[in-house]
Amino acid sequence: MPEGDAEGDFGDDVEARAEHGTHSDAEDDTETGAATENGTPTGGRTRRRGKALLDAIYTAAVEEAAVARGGRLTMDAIAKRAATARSTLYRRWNDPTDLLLDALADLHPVEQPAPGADDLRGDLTRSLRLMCDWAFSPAGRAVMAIVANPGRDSAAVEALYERVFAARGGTFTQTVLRHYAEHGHFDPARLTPVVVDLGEALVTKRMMDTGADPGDDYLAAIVDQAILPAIGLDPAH
Amino acid sequence: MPEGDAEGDFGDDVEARAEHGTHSDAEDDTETGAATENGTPTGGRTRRRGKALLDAIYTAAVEEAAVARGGRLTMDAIAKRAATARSTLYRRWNDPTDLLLDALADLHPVEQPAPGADDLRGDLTRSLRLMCDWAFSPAGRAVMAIVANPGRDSAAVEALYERVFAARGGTFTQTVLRHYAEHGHFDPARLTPVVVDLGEALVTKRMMDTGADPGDDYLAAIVDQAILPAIGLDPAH
DNA sequence: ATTATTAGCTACAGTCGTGTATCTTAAAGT
DNA sequence: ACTTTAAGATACACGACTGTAGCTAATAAT
Repeated sequence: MPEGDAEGDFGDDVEARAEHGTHSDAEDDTETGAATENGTPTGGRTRRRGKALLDAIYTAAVEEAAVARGGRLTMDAIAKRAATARSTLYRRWNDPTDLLLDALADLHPVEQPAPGADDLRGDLTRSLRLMCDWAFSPAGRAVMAIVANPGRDSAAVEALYERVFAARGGTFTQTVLRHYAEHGHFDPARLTPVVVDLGEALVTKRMMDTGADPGDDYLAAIVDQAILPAIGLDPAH
Repeated sequence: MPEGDAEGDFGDDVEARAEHGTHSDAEDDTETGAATENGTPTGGRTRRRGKALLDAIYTAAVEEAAVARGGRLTMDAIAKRAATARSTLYRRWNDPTDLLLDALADLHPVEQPAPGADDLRGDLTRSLRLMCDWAFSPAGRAVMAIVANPGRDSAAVEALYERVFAARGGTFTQTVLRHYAEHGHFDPARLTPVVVDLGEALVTKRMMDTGADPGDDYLAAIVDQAILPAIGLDPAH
């Protein structure tokens, strides 16, 4: 399973930024007139309503889920990170997972690949790059925390797929593959569930093994060594 | 990402068994002379030493890690599941992760594929079946809980790879692929890190998406649609 | 039988997080 | 300006878990 050295871990960068954010608590804002969690100057005031409050809560939930040690998401931690009261959270959500699902649904849509006309290899590589960038975003990390946990709550996972992924129309690479198959570049019968999942599967596994972005060379290797052969366009032939 | 309905979740079966195990606490054993956690009759006694105690603790740690909701592993839960005192755990380990790593190292080795002479496709499929079976074992689940968590402890992951995986020599499919390449079935230059990781990556992702064993048909599809094309033996050609 | 070791039990003080209740008052609407 | 709404602050009781300490006696060795 392990190849190469771990260059860093999923959570290190976000953790550093998150610590900074957590540091500005309500009292500090009141005294110094500093900006709130989401960067909107509030003239020393701490109360927010409507979208500003929701944004702060959603951002906090996703960031907390992305970095929580032991994969544990708590109302208390979200509230602290959002610089808001727990009672405010409990007025709307029963538990942190409900909140996180709302947050993830709100943070959609994710940027989708925009395939061109005549660069299958390039478009595939770019779509994998998009996937990597998303996967290392707080939202991507939060999703991973939900999906990958063996003790996961199956209802939460189902809700995640219905509310967050259903709007997406499949994998990042699927959009590209379907486009080029429809334009006659290869036999559409090749687009099986296995083939559609290839790119993302390899990227996901690589990230789990190394804890780091796979890098553009590895993405290109995925395209050349796995995806293209699987659709009958093996560069080595 | 989602394909098909979730047939079950990672943790449901083990949880049912685990609940039963947890149910026989120390007092019950003392009163009824029932077997202890690991099935060894102790004539109504609760104290164990040496291997019997370690086995109980290791089994409990791995099972607990495999099912913990919210991904949280605690000394208290392990102690309860092992029907032993926390002080016993703290005498040897500082924290539950140290204990879990010792447990996983002890539970090795995992059964390895035994490739034959002339059935590449069958041997690949069987190796993926082995991987699935391991992945759904408590040890496999516990490993997943460590590796897949975005907020993971990088030191723990490194220790896991060094102490548990280093002894394994690569992926389940790698053993088979290397064997057949050495016997001239295909060009060994095809055995890149991407290709070696293909089978396990697809299985891992499938399990994450569905929460269930992928099934033999899907394993066969992985071999036919992804692995064989990647090594230049595309059945569709 | 005696001795050494340590498992298991219990207690303690402390932290973290939960879920709820209540109050003040900032923010928004009229 | 006045009214309504609900955000934020605070308190409470409780459970889970932590890490430690001390004691009894079961287990293993001699």
